[in-house]
Amino acid sequence: MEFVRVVVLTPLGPGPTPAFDYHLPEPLEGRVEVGSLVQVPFGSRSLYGVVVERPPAPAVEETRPVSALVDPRPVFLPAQIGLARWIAEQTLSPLHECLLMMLPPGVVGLTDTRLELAPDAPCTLPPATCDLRPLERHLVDLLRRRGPLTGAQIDQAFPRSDWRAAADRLVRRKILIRTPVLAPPRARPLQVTTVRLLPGADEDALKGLRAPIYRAVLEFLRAEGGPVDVSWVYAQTGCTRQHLNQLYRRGLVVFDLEERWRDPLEGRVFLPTEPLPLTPDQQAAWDEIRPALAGSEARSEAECRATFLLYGVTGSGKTELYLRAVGETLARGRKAIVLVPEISLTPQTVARFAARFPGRVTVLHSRMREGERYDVWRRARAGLVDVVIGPRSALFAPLDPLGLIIVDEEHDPSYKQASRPAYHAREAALELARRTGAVVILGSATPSLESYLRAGRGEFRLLVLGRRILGHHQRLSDLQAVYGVSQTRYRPLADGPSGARYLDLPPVQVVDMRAELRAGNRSIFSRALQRSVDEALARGEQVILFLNRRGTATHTFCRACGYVARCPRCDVPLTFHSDGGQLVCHHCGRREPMPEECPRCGSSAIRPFGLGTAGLEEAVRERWPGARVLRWDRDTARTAQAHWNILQVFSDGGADILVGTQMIAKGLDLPLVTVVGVISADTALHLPDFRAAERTFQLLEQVAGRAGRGLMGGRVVLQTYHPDHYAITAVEHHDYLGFVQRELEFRREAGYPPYVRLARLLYRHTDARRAEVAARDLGERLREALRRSGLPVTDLIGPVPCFFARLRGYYRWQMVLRHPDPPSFLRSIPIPRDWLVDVDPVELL
DNA sequence: AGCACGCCGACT
DNA sequence: GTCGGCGTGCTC
Repeated sequence: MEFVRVVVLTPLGPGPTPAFDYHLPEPLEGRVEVGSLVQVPFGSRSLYGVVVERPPAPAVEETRPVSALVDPRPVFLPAQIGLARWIAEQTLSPLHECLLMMLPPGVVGLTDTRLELAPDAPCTLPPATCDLRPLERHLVDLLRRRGPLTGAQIDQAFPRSDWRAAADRLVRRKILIRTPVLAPPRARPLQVTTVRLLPGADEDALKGLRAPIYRAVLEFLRAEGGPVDVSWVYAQTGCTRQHLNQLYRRGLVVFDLEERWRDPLEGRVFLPTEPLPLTPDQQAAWDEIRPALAGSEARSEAECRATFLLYGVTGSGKTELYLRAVGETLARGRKAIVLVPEISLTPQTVARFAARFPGRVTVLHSRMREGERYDVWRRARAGLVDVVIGPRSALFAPLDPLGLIIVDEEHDPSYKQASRPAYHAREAALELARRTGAVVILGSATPSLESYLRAGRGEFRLLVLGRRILGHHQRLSDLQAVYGVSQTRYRPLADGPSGARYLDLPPVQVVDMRAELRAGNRSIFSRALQRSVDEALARGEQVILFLNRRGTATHTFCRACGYVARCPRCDVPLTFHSDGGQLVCHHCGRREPMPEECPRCGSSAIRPFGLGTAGLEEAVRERWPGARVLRWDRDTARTAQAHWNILQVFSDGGADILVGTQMIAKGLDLPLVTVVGVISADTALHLPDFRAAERTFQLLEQVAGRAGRGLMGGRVVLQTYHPDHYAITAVEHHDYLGFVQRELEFRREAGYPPYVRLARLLYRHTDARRAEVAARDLGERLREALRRSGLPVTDLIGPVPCFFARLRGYYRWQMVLRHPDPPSFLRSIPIPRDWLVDVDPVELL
């Protein structure tokens, strides 16, 4: 008898997720492996489950049989199950949630219940006097109105309510009937019908058919030679299914059903490219990376050589090294995952990889359609894909054997998932690499303090690309011809044969906006910025203006009484958007009309203050009326296509000034941009978060890197009210190392990461008092646990209301625990399921 | 999560 | 005496 250990994909009690042993019925013997998706009986229900082990003997006396194998091939590689276990442990999440997260949606069907009114239910007719509570009453009414409903439908009807408890009571009293629903997997391969000419088809069979369309169709099929999509035949010949059926009846053609992969890169053409020659800097780094890719066997004794931290200033040629590393990996018969931040999965990035490895690259991200994601995942599982590019979830692409994981912009906070399982893709990548023997390259122009410190400790091998490289002789002279530039800022390269040229990072001019005010300039544009923009426009060059806040204004307030318009659900100031004239909540998206008078005192002196990108755009048009202005933020670009369009227009020279939020900061190569203006460098500097300075530095350095990537050089004007802040001065001098030293010192003294580890415990409830009570309750128990383990109770901060004390109607309380090993400590304390535990949080707001 | 089982108070 | 409230524990 064969046995399998199964993790059922449903919430169970708190604590570590148990696994259950089943035996295989005869028809499934030999067909189920570790990683298989199965359906199993569980109590009175039937559930989906994942086989995580194949024990020689079951842990219990009696086992029940697996009911079905849902997918003939395993949905997880063994290393992925190990990774899921690790994520579950590290994030204190149930294992089934981690497993489910790693699969594209639709592979596992939904498990739900269906509720309906019992036909002979006692006393449910209004105005029944029996003792139904309000919520029970509502539930009964809902079901009477709409008939049987699933849990998901009721969730929609009663969002955020505790209707399940009410349903429980009603089921016990036999007023409702509950039936389990196990939906089949949603995702299915795309089947297309094809038609082909039968060999030896005799056109005499057309006798009696006069329409010339039949001959045209046969002619077309003969020219195509093989099976053709029927839809293509319709489109090319103008025929219909009836025509084809007629031909089929007469024995001239046959139909086939073909499975078709949906491809996110379909229709995109990439001109194949060859590896570029390396600069000496790149060569030195490559000489370290290449041997590590040679084989995992040789690496085990010196593990630090398998993880690289590639610190390369913007434009220093990191991507070329990624491409080389991927190429080397493929040449050795292994596969690669390339992680990029959410926001920078631009066509530019994808194109570089797709052009170098034609037909072997694909992308995977959550904005793709379900069928597309499913197919990419299946193609990867079938071994038909060698390189997957995508944001954090692309890490879970089933590539085997995996030889390389690249984490580009490794400092980027979007690698951390905010909801459960709150995992960090960089850390998960390192763990997956440990389990597969893959090499990891972490790349950044501003490495996270965590990674920098680990490199210093020898955990990672530090590689430095300190100089900006813009191109090679050939490309540069091409560009010179195109743009008519004679003088360049490039320095010829003395120490190498490769023909590369280096360029200085753009000079950064810090402008003290307090001094501007004292000098009588009340504009949002400093004199230095105005001058720079004037000059750039006069020369026909492009300008980027960066402001990290959307909208027209930041807040709306009454000058008579001080009233500030706030979102009733989020308790944050509403942002005025002049397009539509509405107040918008940037947290929940709620919109309301701009009040004409103050709702509190009735004064008409209520109006928007502060500045967002839309307001900046208006100001730019006013100050530079002749310039063509383009705005790029979440309001002007809601879809991937819209992003692409804006980028395309700007890089084709269709606009002079690009106004935008941090979207414009990531990895764009815009050679015509010579001036980058940061309207306010301070927006994130004073948030109550210990990473505020690091965030500010990384973002500004990133933005500054957009300037002067072309032949004309460039400059950055950085407007601030804190010109002496070390994050600002570090950007001024492009001094990453100086910043890191200063910031590490602060972190060490204040007891913050990377010197200690934190865990954030977040509780949310629609009722303010219940949120506070629950928070204080767990707070007491945590303090008690700290006392018992002899740890200082001061290592628990809170419970306190969060900085964003209310979002989307939820009151938010949090605690922050400082502990050398938060997961192991927290595992010893039962934490109610409705808490969000975030180990190593990236933000505490 | 769902569903048994089992123990206490108010009714036919 | 039973029905139905709710707390506890189990699901291979």
